Amino acid sequence: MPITVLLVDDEPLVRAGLRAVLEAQPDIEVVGEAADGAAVIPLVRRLRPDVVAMDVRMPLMDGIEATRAVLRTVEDPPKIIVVTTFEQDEYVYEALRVGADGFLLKRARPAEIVHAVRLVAEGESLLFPASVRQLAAEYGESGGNRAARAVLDRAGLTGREAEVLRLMARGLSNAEIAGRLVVGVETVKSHVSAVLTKLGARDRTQAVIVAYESGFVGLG
Amino acid sequence: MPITVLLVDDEPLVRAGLRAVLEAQPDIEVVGEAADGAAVIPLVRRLRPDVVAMDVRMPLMDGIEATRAVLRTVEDPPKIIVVTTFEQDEYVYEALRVGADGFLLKRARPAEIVHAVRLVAEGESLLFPASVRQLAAEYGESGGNRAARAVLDRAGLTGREAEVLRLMARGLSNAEIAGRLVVGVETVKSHVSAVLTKLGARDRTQAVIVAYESGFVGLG
DNA sequence: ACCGGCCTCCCCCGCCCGGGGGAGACGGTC
DNA sequence: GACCGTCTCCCCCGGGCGGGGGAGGCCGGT
Repeated sequence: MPITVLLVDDEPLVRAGLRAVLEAQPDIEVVGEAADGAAVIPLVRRLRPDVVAMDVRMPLMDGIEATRAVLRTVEDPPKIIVVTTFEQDEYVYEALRVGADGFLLKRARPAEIVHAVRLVAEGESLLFPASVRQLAAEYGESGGNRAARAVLDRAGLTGREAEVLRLMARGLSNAEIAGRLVVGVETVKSHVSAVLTKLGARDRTQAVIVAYESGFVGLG
Repeated sequence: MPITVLLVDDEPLVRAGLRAVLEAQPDIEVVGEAADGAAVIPLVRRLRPDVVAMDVRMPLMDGIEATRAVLRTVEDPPKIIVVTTFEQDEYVYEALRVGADGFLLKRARPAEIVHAVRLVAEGESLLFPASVRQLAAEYGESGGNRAARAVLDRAGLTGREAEVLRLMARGLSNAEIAGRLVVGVETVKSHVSAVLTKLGARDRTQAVIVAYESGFVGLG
């Protein structure tokens, strides 16, 4: 039984491209298309796709709102991949925050697109593909701090949360972080929870992975 | 009250160098020296240092054996930093495996040495400093696989354990890894435990950090 | 003066994680 | 055949982790 996909994008050309790429795969089937987020919910209810490839920027209801709406109102919701053109992806972390399972660049190679669909269909999240790293690289590999700050800005981490994330990425436990920052463990737990939510991570391990992949912490 | 340090190295020159560097710090005090691992245990019992800086290569009893002996026979044992010249550090992971709290290159800059002593004295482990990365880099940055394999060989991970570590470094839970490898969760837990022990990591987060820092998993 | 963001701490609770042990099956080695 | 390493699964158990809420204080902006 193939992986069923619903395409949501206001540009017919993009939909056609995605369809061509995905339908070339024997195990993937495009079961529907929508031109705006507002049309997504009834379609999801009717078609019950495994995966929704959702554009972020659409006229009536954007991908963020649509993602949130689907996840809130549909039970046993599909996996949602947010598709972005990357130049205007202030929405990337927004999307992860509202519960998207991954994101994808429109300029991605076909093999990557197929790969992404299969991965999220398997239930694995795609939180940190090339996109985030490119985001970091965009700000110049020399300005590591600037890049990290850029990533941070998107995630909306506060100063304290960023500090906690750095210590998490050094392998410290909540108690150790509390000791280091001279605050209570409960406080650290609050910050950690905030970090996990904002990064779209399920646990501290995933958060640390995001920290590395985004260049927030480096290999220096 | 200052951090007390015991130096263990067969070369008087190295001991003198370490002493000079450490004693220059107001909060660090060198309380003793030994020329061989065999002399360490009584000294530790008598002096009760906070930190032992232990050379790996020594005539009668090497640093690995001495580390193991101290940690097994002394109660409330000191933190142990293994000092290596790096060319012959097949012992690095050996050391971490028997319970050392960190390692240090003899060629490290004074500030780094001081930093390392303070860190382990604070109870933080220094599992993945420059050493491991240099180890990886030594094998050529082009041959990423070769480098990863080299690190792995030192850690002594089996094929299955390496596989599990890779999945851990992608943020998967034990249950998800079990599903992926089509084995029981109990099996995965066994492998994870083995990985943690061999890498000297306390939890999966630290293991993933080691994986990144060693180049075992990359930022590609 | 009010509001909102941030930091701080608190409660309860379920669960995954990791340690400690043990054990059987297989394959290769000596 | 005996041995060892690997992979597989099992038990018990404590503790850290993370979710869900709530709440108070501080500061800066309106």
